[in-house]
This record gives sequence, structure tokens and C-alpha cells, in this order.
Amino acid sequence: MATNLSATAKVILGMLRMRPRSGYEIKSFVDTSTSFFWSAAYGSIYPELKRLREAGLIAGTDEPTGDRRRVVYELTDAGHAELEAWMESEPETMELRDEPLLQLFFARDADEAAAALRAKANRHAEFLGRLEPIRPLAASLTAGTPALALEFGIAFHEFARGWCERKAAEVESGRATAGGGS
Amino acid sequence: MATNLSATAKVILGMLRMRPRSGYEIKSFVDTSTSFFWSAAYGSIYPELKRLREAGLIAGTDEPTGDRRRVVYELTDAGHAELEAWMESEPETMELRDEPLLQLFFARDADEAAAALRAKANRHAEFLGRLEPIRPLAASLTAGTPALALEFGIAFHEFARGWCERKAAEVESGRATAGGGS
DNA sequence: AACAACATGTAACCGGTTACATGATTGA
DNA sequence: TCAATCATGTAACCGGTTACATGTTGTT
Repeated sequence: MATNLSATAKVILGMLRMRPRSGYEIKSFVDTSTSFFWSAAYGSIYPELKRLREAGLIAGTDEPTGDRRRVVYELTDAGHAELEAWMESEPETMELRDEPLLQLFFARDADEAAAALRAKANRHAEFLGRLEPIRPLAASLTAGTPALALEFGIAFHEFARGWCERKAAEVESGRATAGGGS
Repeated sequence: MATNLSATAKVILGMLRMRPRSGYEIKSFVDTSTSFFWSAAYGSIYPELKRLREAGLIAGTDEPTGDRRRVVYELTDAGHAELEAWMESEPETMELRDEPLLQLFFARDADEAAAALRAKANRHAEFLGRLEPIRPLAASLTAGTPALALEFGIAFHEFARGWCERKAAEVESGRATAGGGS
């Protein structure tokens, strides 16, 4: 325990606790579930898998499909302990990089502000377009909590889109000053 | 134009359009305004300032305080054009790294889910504690849009905190399944 | 036959963060 | 005098992303 896990290690261990998986399966599941708030690329998954195996947190079994090699990983006892320690720890990273918001920040007049708000609203709408179709998938996989995380994503983007559209309308209609409710 | 600007370059150019500033001033203004959605460290600001000057997008003037050297930068015409091109371009990056949400995703039962939701709510509350005191500052600096961006931050964290607390209460009271409105 | 999907991996690149190093000024 | 703040910069580090490289299997 007390090893500090990389971002990629956290998502790998969690996904392997759900069920054993190959690197490829981890990647495709990440892409269809956590990617909107926690992404991972092949270039970090495979090296991390190697490190985690060397550290004794996961174990790999060869399960080829014909001649196509394939390694399925599962958590060891040490891996379980490590994951649980992280799950109980205080979450640290909550980071945002929001370019449309930066454009809004730098807007000098009502026109620019409205344009930035519309652009931001569109971006959130795009996310919704990607999130909503995977909703049934997430709900089916495990009864409860992955679906909750997805729901947060949907609720957040709906909120943000709505907020931006309301503010854009306000700004466009003249009253550009700060103020207003939640 | 058409140069692709780094994350740090975007925030530097924007801040210099508001008014000329030293690297130190850029950093401290970033910390009290955009940092919650667009941060920048000295280690990227000073090298970037050098690159931008070499690229002819900004110009520096020596304005020492006694014997303490100090360089104040301002936008050149090329810098103005570059910034405007970026402002009018489609914003690309909208990234999130949300550790409490990942913990929620991996929670296996109602207890773990509730704990993750409470932890996430607390994190949002912490952000609010940092954002609310700088509200008057942002509102005063320029009449309009920086305050709007700040307001989005406050509204977002309020929304997220409320959502997490509501869901935590739901999960704790037994009905742990997915569902429910916006 | 060809293409999409399965499957694994490496290497170069990029760029932000942390830590370090230095020095002046101001207010307590 | 001492600490906080002003002020600038570099170097090492870290780690994620992109691109590249290779081969199999299943589907059309």
C-alpha cells in the first residue's frame, strides 16, 4: 500500500476489479464510459500494465484467440488492497481546461461574450450527443454506480448548456451586467 | 496568424490585451481569476513570454522598481491579430480530470457510492470557498465578461455540490437505482 | 479480397509542474 | 532585522498523446 498510483493505474485497477480484462478491453471500456472525465491512451495503458504486474498488483494470464495473442489481467490481493486504499483516500485531482470559458473571460463586448457563450453551449451539446447513447450501456453493465457517474456527466452538460444559453440570451438582449440566480 | 498557440500563450495574450503586465503580474492574476479552469505556472509563463517576444507577438519594456528588474509586456499588432484569430476560432479543449467521479464510478455498493458522492460534494464546496471571495474582485476589474466566467464557475460548483448531495441522500435512503430528472 | 475490429507494444514528442536559484523592496 | 512580497528565470522530471509498427480474426 501507500504507493502513489498514476492516473492510468487508478482506472486500470478499478476496471480489473469489475472483471478481468485485456489491455484492449480496458481501453475500449474506458472510451465508452469514463473517457469524458478520465481518459487513457494505449501509450499509457500497456506500459502501466507492465509496471503494475512487476509491482505485483495485477497478474496476467495468456488467453489467446487462435494465434492472436491476448493477455487477460486480474487483481492480486495486493492490487485489491491498493485499490481499496485509494478508494478510501481523499480524492485530489479535479481539473478543468475549458477553452470556451477562456474565450468568454477575454470577451470585450456583448457580441463577443454572446458568441463565446453560444460556442460553449454547443460544446456541451456535443458532449450530450455522445453521452446519451451510452446511457443504456452503462446502466446495464452493473446495476448502480457507473450509471450514476454517467448521469452526473449528462446532468452537468445539460446544466452548462442551459446556463450558457440563458446567459447568451441575456447578454444579447442588452442587460450584460453580472448578477442573477443559481 | 494561424500559428497554433500553446495553452499558456492563449492566457498570456488575453491578459496582455486587458492591459500591459509583467510575467509576475500575469501569474498572480491567473491565480486569482482563470486558474480554476485555466492555470499556468512560472515554469511555463516565462519561457512562453520569451517565445512570444521572439515570434513578434508581444513587446517588452524595462520598467524596474529601483534596482529590481521588471519587464512589462504588451501586444504588438501581430499579437492582436493572433489573439483575435484565436478568439474567433472554434474552441477545442474542454477537458476534465475528476477523481471523486472515478471513485463513484468504481463504487460497488450504496455505502461506497454515498461516500464518493459526499467526497465529491465536499470538493465542490471547497472550490466555492475559493471562488466566492474573488467575486467582487472580478466584477470590478472590467465591467462584464471576466465576471461572467467566474459566475459560471460558481454556478457550476453549486450545481455539482447540490447534485451530489441530493444523490447521496437518495442512495443512503435506499433507492440506489439510476433514474430521476435534471 | 478487402476492411473493420481485435490485440499489443514502442518511441518520439510535447508541454506542464515542481523544485531550485537568486536577488530587491516593503512593511512589521 | 525579518518575513512577505515582488520579480525572473532554469532544469529536471513526469507522464500523457500521437504516431508508428506489426500481426490475427471475422465479416462483407
